Amino acid sequence: MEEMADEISSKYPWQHDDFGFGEELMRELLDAPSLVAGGAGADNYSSSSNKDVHGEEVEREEEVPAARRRESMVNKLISTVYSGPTLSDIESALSFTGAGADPQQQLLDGHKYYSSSPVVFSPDKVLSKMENKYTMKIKTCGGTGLADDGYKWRKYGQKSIKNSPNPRSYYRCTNPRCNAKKQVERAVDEPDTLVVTYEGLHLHYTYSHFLQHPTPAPSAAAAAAAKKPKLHLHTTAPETTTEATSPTPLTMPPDGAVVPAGTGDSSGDSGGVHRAADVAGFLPEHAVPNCSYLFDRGFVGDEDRMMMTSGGGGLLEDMVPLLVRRPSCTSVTTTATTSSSGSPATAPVSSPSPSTSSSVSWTPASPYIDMAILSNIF
DNA sequence: CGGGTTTGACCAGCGC
DNA sequence: GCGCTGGTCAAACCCG
Repeated sequence: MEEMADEISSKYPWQHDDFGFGEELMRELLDAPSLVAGGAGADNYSSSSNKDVHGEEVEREEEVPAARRRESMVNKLISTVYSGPTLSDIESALSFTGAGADPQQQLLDGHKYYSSSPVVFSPDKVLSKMENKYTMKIKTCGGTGLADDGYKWRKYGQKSIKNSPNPRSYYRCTNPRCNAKKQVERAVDEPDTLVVTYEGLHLHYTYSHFLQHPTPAPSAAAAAAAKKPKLHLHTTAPETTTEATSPTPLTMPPDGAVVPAGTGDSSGDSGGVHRAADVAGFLPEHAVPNCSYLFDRGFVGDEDRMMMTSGGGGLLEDMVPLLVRRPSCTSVTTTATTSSSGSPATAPVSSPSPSTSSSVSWTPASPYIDMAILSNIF
């Protein structure tokens, strides 16, 4: 087990160095394989909230059963890596009924979405809460590659910015149901650094998800994946082996329609924080070029991954664009701003189309997640 | 022919 | 009110 930990540490030093995972935590996780192996243990994760992440409530070892403690660690692990919006946000946004009259309070509660008491759905109110911006500085490996974050973007504008030699490109998610946008520009002082500002949430699957699950059925998603070589099916990550695709059918319409996590999760998880199993099951290590994921097989076995895949619904991956995925040649830093604070980028870049970058390279140099993102969301 | 990109025009917000 | 700036629109164009 120790060897495994060392192996992972050497393979993914960023996982604990840059995300703040203590080596102890990592080893503890590795010592608890049943923890991430789905099943009854994994089902308990829904009881924990993201608030654990903020360290507001630290359970003391001697008082907590081992399983509970590991659960807490995994939640911490997940939340440390992923600081973006959660399934709770999406569920709240998608729910037409809810508990209580205040949707925002529902967001805060994070769990009560399907109460018997109907509430008028106020998408504007809920969605406005998610109109957060967060900026990522992506250090490329030189060249013109731009990160493929698993989504398909359509460029709708380009603007030269004052006092900047590089124009800013504006992209919008191609999914008509999705209002996610991003701005890409190149840093002036760092020509190989892209400043990507994300705005809005994706309410659909990533293409990488479909690539990971090429179902035999002639779904639109599979067709799209087949027709879109730009999505980069190549797997160049040296340390990872391309795993056979899971036979698990998609739980979501191939047209990208939203499936509330609560309805798609056969495990009975009613929401709240995402289980480690969910994350691992939907983070294909080859879906994005040169990217592997935090929850590699070092954490989760193949059999377990399949179990998780069937239970997670895949929405989480959709919600975790770049933050969880490990770039292989880029340093990613993230800062969050509110939708009103704006001015995320200090420097521009002429950006090649994200959908056409053929060999994105990411470096695990020093990715970190700014917890301000969470504070802006919750 | 469909989908994506380019690019000039248009619009809104903000400071003076 | 005016000008500047950033963000978006939409027609033209490109490409597979």
